[in-house]
Amino acid sequence: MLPLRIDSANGVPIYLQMMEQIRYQMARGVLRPHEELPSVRDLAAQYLINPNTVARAYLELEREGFIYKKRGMGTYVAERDVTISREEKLEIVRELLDRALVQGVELDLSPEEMEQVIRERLERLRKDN
Amino acid sequence: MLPLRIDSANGVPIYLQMMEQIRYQMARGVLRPHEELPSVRDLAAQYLINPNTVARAYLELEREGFIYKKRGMGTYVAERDVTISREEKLEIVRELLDRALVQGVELDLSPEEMEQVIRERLERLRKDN
DNA sequence: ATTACTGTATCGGTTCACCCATACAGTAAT
DNA sequence: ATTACTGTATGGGTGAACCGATACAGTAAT
Repeated sequence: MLPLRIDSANGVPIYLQMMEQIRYQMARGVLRPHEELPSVRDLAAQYLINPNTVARAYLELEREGFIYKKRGMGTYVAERDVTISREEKLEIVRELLDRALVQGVELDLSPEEMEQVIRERLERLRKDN
Repeated sequence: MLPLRIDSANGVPIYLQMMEQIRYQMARGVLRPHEELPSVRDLAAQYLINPNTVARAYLELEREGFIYKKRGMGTYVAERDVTISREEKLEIVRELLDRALVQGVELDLSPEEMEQVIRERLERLRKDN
């Protein structure tokens, strides 16, 4: 039944909301490899949106390697991230991390403050798991 | 003479390019508090863009508290960031930081790897200063 | 008041993102 | 072949971001 929270009046594009939540479900193991996803029409009808919008979410997810499609058959969850190498993952995180750190420097925060904030957030992250 | 590198065919909005570089000059102390900035027309003529585009950059910078304007007189560099409180700064960094950390979790990186990457980037940051 | 400089307001054009309605095309069971 | 489901392609509408041409408005020296 794939539960999604779609808010059309949110400013955040619908297809991005779908992508994020589907990726999340996959990360949590709710969606498992080779499992079939709802058809574009089913999802569209369920959430009162256009089939093309669902198709777009699926298209992007396919490009990112998260799902694969069989034309005329359906859409399926891909194997776990085989497409993204460890180094690529690290690169993604590095980039986001640098943005935060550079921002901190530009805001004139001291290295000690930065480190404290980092610890604080890491701690919070551990508690969530 | 305020040297800027403006690339109109860059995809990045001109006014954002200007804002970023002006903020940078201020952070580096090249532009000092209460110093007068070039008029919107001067900058526009110099970089072959529309005065309104410069005005927009100035407007946004004013809203952010980086500069102030005297109508009919000119535009000036504001005092250093008195408008942004320490807590607000921390909040900005926290948000960016969380984005990086959450991304790391979704990419299935272990806490140890995350911490290692963080140390690596912090180290690199120190060397730059 | 005039002049010559400031920033500002208004309107229009272009481009793009997002979304939809609708029609096209592939697959498989009947 | 028909039916009933898949995903896909095409064209259009809406709104927003961006930028420019042009005219308006404030300031200060002449």
